[in-house]
Amino acid sequence: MAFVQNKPIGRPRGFDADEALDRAVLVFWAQGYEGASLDDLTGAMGITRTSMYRAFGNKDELFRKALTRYTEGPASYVGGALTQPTAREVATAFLAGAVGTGTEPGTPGGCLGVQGSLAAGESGRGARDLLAAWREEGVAHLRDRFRRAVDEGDLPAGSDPGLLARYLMTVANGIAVQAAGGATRDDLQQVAAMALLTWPPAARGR
Amino acid sequence: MAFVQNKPIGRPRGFDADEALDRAVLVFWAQGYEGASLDDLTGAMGITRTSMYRAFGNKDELFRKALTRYTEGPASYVGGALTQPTAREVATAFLAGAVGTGTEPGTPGGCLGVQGSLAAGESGRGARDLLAAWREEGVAHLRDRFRRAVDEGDLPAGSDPGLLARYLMTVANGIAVQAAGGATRDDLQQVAAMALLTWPPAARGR
DNA sequence: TTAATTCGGTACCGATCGGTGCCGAACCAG
DNA sequence: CTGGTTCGGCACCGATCGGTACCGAATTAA
Repeated sequence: MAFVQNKPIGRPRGFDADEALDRAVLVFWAQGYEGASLDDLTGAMGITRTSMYRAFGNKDELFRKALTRYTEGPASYVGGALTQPTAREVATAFLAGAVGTGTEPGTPGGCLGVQGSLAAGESGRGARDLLAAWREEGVAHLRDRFRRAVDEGDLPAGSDPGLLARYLMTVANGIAVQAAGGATRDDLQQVAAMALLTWPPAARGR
Repeated sequence: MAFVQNKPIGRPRGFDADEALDRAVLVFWAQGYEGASLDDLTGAMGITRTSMYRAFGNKDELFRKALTRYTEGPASYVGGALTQPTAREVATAFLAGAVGTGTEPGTPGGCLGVQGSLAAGESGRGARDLLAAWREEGVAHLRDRFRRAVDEGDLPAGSDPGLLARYLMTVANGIAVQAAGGATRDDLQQVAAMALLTWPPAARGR
């Protein structure tokens, strides 16, 4: 959009871009990148193809923006978990969030970052790689947080922050697959609790 | 195919159907149901569209047969794990198999049963539901095996076979997602080992 | 040989894919 | 008002989708 003195010129947009993006998130979440056609997307967003292209660029960019919106919305539990005071609470909140968002009524089961695109043909490679990087970024954030926990004595000195991070992400991804397949929230909460039984005790009795 | 006195009549097939199916498995595994086009499939199988339709029916049936072949081939570790003498060995073999097959060089990373179709548009619903059922079947087999383990005193009397089964499948699915994203075999072996730390001790000191 | 059957290749089907050209409508600055 | 800009709707693009009609080639039974 072009601006003159911080004010947009030309005909104003006839729809709320954020609201439309939220609808797109749900479609990508439920049907994956390749499985979501432009007709599916624009139909759910309530706008025409032309409006979508003007506002979001193309399907790839729409997916990127949808993933960002998903990260700030349904997947905000990740950022929330990272701010917990202890490593154990980080881990507990992370898995609880994965179960909660993955089995939230009214939204697709599972996680957009997993089922959005795991395997894809030529046209979906970009989305697939984007999501793989997204998951790795999550692992990196957890790992950094657990490094700090080791430094603070919140985790035993011998702990492997990278392993703990990948372990949690692996369980969370498995929870997403299970949720996409229809596993119940109760079942997955029990699974999450079981996965946390191995969590190392606090080093300094915290 | 029509037969007369146990012998096929008409022109004989010019390719090995099992070999072609193996190639199709690799394509579905790497690209998913919707991401694998008929040109991709027949190109890899080395046959024409017509031959594929004649030998396998259509894309859906080809996928079904590919899944069966995958179950008997790369995923045969599941059946192998179920025959282990103790519940702990079942669990260990199951996760080791998930890591091994998911990170086997020369084959796509991850698991066909997971990435073949987690989320899909209209045309991929059949494949998605088929795979969800396939995974649930795996859970059921594990659960039955662990029920027996409880009966045999191989697991503590208070154990929940259903929870143990879903826990293992969840971790295995997470391993598949991680492998599809490029996680290394070493990393995932450590994750699998960590997941097994929670495994209940044998009830009668086995 | 003749009849019956299946195989495999070509060429095609209608439908859908992601993406775009065009043009009137709606807004701004002057 | 005029000129400039963006928006949104329609119609359309070439490419690809899964699937098939047709026909000669290859085989068996008789």
